[in-house]
Amino acid sequence: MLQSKLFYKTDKNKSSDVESVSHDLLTRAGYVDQLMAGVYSFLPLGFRVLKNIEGIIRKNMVEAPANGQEILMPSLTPKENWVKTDRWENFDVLFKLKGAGDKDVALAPTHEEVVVPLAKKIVFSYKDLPISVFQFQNKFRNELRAKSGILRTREFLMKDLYSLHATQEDFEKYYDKMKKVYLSVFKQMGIKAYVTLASGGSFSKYSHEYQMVAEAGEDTIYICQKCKLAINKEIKEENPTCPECKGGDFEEKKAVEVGNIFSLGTKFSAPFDLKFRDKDGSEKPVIMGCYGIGLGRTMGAVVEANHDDKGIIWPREVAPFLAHLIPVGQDKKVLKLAEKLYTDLQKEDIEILYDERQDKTAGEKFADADLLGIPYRIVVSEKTLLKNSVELKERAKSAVRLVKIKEFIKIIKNG
RNA sequence: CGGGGUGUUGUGUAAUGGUAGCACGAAUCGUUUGGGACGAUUUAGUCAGAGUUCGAAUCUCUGCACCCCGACCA
Repeated sequence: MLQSKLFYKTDKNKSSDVESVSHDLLTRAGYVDQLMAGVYSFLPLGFRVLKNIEGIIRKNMVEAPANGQEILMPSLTPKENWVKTDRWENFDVLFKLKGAGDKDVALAPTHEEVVVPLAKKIVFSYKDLPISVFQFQNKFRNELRAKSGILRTREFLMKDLYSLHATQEDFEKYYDKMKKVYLSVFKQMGIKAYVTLASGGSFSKYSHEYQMVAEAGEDTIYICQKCKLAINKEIKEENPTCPECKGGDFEEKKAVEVGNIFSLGTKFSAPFDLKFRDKDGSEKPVIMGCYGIGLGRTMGAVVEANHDDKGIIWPREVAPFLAHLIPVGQDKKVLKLAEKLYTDLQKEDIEILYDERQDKTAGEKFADADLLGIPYRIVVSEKTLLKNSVELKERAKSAVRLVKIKEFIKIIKNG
């Protein structure tokens, strides 16, 4: 991608309105744009990060043991489904609006009210179970107070997976596997997330949160120093020792909740009368679980945990580009080499942002590069050309090294 | 939803009842080019409405918007 053509704009000035680091950096670096409180556009850079996060999640949801099938459910949902589950009046953040013919509809904040009636048309027999479906879809929650940039918004992209089971035992086996899948998903993104035991709230028996340690987080978690399980505040108040290993030494941390998995039991299958016919001919209710990850929030949390005073430092797994190619100076040979490298890198399937702007000085290009936070910076100049090399710098490190032109592609690829 | 704060060119700010100015950005030209270059010219603004006043960015009221604290949070 040519940087001069990229649909974005960096800004030196910190906005006076902005408090959280991720909001400030993502806005200034041109990843996101705020339309209104709690509502954001994702520009090409931000969209690429979002798509990378989505790709990692999708792969893990499709593969065993999750075995999910991807679907897409609507945002507009009828009132009667929410009345059935008693959530039309009791779900505080539900966006309600009037459809044609004065019909009441809701913008879905979650999709049990859609997926359960859907499953009712497909799942009839024990042979149809277990089954898992998932989607990436915008959720709407009319939060009384949106805050911290993209960490808490009113419209946000979420991956939600719903699993349906014939028995509680089968559900629990699946849930335990998903617990590990989730941990692995965040690891694959280059993120350290803690499994956090949480109470289930009013709609489930129990749940686990995935918390990423960051100062800007809204949550406080307590990490057991012995087994590394974390617990949230409610659990801490009920249990003086770790529920897992009975250890008593906890480290208190601020954290951002990036994912959450729930045991739903028959909370939703019951009101919709979602049943199946078992082997012995008896009718039984379907047992359910649900598993969510907030993509935008994950992106914000990554920035909260990975930045310095100059800008963002993306883990390579989610970075919008792998390398940032920057020619310095006006020398024709340098520019020609940069063009060639740009072509070569693309041939090697390396996602590359090429800062070919000729009206910008080196200092400004470097400052932009630091702000954008692409993992590898490749500088070519008269100086490096003399040595048949390029200058390679990792955003996360301060060291700069000269690498032979023939070799640096290999180095970038292998990390 | 309770409380607090703030609204001035695209962005950041100044003007404390009396000429709306500065910096960045953007545009044109020239000189520059390894850590946010320089000169010249240009561009663009008082959130909306009402009121007080000879005169309002400034004071008052209403509305709207955004931010922060709290409460809430599948």
